[in-house]
Amino acid sequence: MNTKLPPRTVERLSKYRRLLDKYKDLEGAHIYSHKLAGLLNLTPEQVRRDLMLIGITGNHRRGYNIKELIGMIGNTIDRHEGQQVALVGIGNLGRAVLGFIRKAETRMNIVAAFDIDRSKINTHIGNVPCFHLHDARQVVRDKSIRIAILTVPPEVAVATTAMLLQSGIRGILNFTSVHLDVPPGIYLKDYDIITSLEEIGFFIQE
Amino acid sequence: MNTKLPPRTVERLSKYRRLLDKYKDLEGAHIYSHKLAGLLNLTPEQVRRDLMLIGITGNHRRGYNIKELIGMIGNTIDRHEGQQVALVGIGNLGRAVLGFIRKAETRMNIVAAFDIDRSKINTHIGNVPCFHLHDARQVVRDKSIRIAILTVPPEVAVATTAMLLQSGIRGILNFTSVHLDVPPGIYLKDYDIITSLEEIGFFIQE
DNA sequence: CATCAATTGTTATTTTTTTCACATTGTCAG
DNA sequence: CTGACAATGTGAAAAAAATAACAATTGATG
Ligand SMILES: NC(=O)c1ccc[n+]([C@@H]2O[C@H](COP(=O)([O-])OP(=O)(O)OC[C@H]3O[C@@H](n4cnc5c(N)ncnc54)[C@H](O)[C@@H]3O)[C@@H](O)[C@H]2O)c1
Ligand SMILES: NC(=O)c1ccc[n+]([C@@H]2O[C@H](COP(=O)([O-])OP(=O)(O)OC[C@H]3O[C@@H](n4cnc5c(N)ncnc54)[C@H](O)[C@@H]3O)[C@@H](O)[C@H]2O)c1
Repeated sequence: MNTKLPPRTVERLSKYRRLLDKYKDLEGAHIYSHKLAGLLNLTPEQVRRDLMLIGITGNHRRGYNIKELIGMIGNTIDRHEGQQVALVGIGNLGRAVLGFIRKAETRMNIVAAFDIDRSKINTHIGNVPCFHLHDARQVVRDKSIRIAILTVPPEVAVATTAMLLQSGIRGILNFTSVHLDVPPGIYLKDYDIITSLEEIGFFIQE
Repeated sequence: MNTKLPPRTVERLSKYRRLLDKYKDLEGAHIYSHKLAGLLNLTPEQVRRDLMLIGITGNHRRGYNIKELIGMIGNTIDRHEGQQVALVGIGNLGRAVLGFIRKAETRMNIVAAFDIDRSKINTHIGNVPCFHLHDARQVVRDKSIRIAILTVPPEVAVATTAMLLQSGIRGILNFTSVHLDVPPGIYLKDYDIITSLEEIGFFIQE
């Protein structure tokens, strides 16, 4: 639908869907904005506005149809099906993330892993094949990968990112606490534990 | 100093400091707002405003004194020294995070780990002692722990959080993709990989 | 010692996001 | 069939954050 949504709205839509997925089998079930809001500590107005933005229209008496809601959020976030994701750097963190995502119910499919450690190349982690980073261009094209999760050592984060961007990656989830400079059009999201802890530390000062 | 800073500003301050720490030995060195901005893909105005908010005043010709900058950010974010942090749930992710933070240079000190797996209790992970979650109240008090990193299985996330809050924890970094409902005064930060990937996925649609 | 170029400090403006307020509407009880 | 209730849908207002604009300051230079 409309591709101009606020990032916060997109995040919340993702959470709505994940929460509602649990109820997806209840045919014809509805939910009120205030109920949904309560479950995620939001305001009903915010929920209604988010849903309005993606063109969902509820029933004035029964609320929003859960099935329709899940469907419409899917149309918006995932366009059709999910997207292909690569995991880059299969160390302690990389394996933990991989295990987590494989268990999670999501349209994000991890279809390849990259590393440079020869002992890992051509093996499978879970059921995900592991390739040498040098083959990224080829693999990324073949498997239509558009997103990378970056869990390589900090020293190589910048170089690895350059390589990934050359390969056609469009979005990066960066776990490496290293600042990455990406060109416009590339969507970067940073998970910086140190900064997050310091932020928490600041706001819990009395 | 002033405790009413925007969250985004606090995050950026943390990043400024981490970046500048590399230059801390250059006695008398200065840096311009546009230089600092360039290094982190921000605007110079934003940098200047952030620094203004914590009462840093630069030199109109030489820019900001790096040492003073690091010091003032420390005064603001860490008050005096750092803070004590506990890691809760020493699984794959927990160990990866622990290893990472121990290597990182930060005032956030991981001083305890909690789990319920008997084989882990009373051992040390790195040099961090591991306790049973039941002893959280005691340990949290004794070690003045105020922040917890939550890496337990999703099924127990809510119960574990309740336990931690009872023990006196004031801030939580939540890795469990489970929505936590915390009372006012508790600072919660969520790392939700699924939502982040879906957000990235949305914004790289052409 | 006056000029000039560059940078800061801060006010004003714009943009983004959230909250408020309330008219509108679908459904159900009577 | 007909209110009346309890929702939704959305314009308007407010709050938060980012950006722009520019006067004030500095110190190097001729
Ligand atoms: N920001 C966070 O929240 C957070 C938390 C934990 C770890 N980390 C970071 O995540 C990264 C990984 O941490 P880890 O504990 O898994 O480290 P690790 O050393 O266990 O794993 C790193 C992996 O990357 C591989 N690798 C090395 N160079 C590579 C390259 N050029 N291309 C592809 N793969 C390469 C290694 O072979 C290894 O498998 C580090 O940068 C660490 O700082 C970040
Ligand atoms: N959101 C993310 O980005 C992300 C990424 C990876 C994993 N995860 C989540 O992190 C959590 C941990 O993942 P993992 O791969 O390390 O799992 P894991 O099973 O390897 O580790 C879980 C650990 O928690 C311990 N534990 C179990 N119950 C506990 C309790 N009540 N109190 C304290 N400790 C307890 C277990 O003994 C184990 O050591 C999971 O919730 C997972 O979904 C989140």
